[in-house]
Amino acid sequence: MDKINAFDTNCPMARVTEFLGDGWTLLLLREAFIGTRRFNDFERELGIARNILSVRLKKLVDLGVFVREPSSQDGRVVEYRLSEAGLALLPVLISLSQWSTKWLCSGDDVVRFVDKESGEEIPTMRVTDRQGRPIDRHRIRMVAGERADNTIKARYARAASG
Amino acid sequence: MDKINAFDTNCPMARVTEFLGDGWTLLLLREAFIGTRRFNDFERELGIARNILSVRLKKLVDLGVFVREPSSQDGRVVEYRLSEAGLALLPVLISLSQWSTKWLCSGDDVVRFVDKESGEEIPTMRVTDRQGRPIDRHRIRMVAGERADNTIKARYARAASG
DNA sequence: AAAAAAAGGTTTTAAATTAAAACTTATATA
DNA sequence: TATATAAGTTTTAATTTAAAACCTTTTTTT
Repeated sequence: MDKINAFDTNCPMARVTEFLGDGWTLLLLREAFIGTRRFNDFERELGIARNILSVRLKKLVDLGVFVREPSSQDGRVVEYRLSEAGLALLPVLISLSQWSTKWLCSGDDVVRFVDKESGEEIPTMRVTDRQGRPIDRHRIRMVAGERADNTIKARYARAASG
Repeated sequence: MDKINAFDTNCPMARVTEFLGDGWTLLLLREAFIGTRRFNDFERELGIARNILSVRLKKLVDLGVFVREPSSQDGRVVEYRLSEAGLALLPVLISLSQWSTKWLCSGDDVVRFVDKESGEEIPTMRVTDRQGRPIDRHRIRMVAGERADNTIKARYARAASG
């Protein structure tokens, strides 16, 4: 995989692909949200090879998504827990899960996100304006920001015209 | 990758990993949202190998995310465009991009989503209740749904107790 | 105190996936 | 008719992942 293209440098989607673009990271995140903390538990619950798990956890710690904490109770135990950044992925996990339920799992009620207090299910994630009003898909456009480098700007200019 | 675990069967996150769990699909989706339609354009913009691109596009079409449409103008041309399911991924793309911008790209304003009509930037995606009020992270819980199979239900029971 | 078990890894080898480049087929243009 | 363009496929090499066994440290059991 040798992404020659413009976006490598600082496109957030390219960065996130580097992060999520493998067959395990999303499942590790799911496990972490459920409450899994330990190496052997991740292995057992997912059936991931130990060497791969080792590399993935290192990467997630490096990226700041997980925090690695040796237990103070038991010197053998190490805990991997979600950092602030990791917890901030919840909207991503929920929108992904909702999308997948609808479009890949024919709407089957398999996993649900609920508000602990009210017991109500979290409604479908929607794109809204600042007042919280839903915005139609077709009204949304991706544009280059100020800190985009010239290749990215050129890329969007090309896309907008073409 | 041989996921022995419970979730293989019908967990939406496992299904979505099968879908997004590679180094190109997310970038293909980004390109499609920008407006890229053709085989050679995907190749050129991303630098993806043609054989891999071929396999990925087939998969995306099979999953119903892209639609493959031979051009009626020019018999050589084929267009790949986002289906309804594909367009429905916008909340996922936006929340991912916002997360990545904040946590992987130190907040740099590189890519922005805007409302074409008002010109305003789309605000940060949040998890809300039915009235549109933001819900705190810690109030959210993942639970097994009715259509979860027994292994998944057991998994959540274990997680809830442990 | 010694032996066994538990936890978190690493190492090694085989299998599968991805990359790069050249090749093929069909249609369109000069 | 000859050349160019578009969308793929094929082939071979390089990289990544999987599976199983092994290692090291710390705790528990006898």
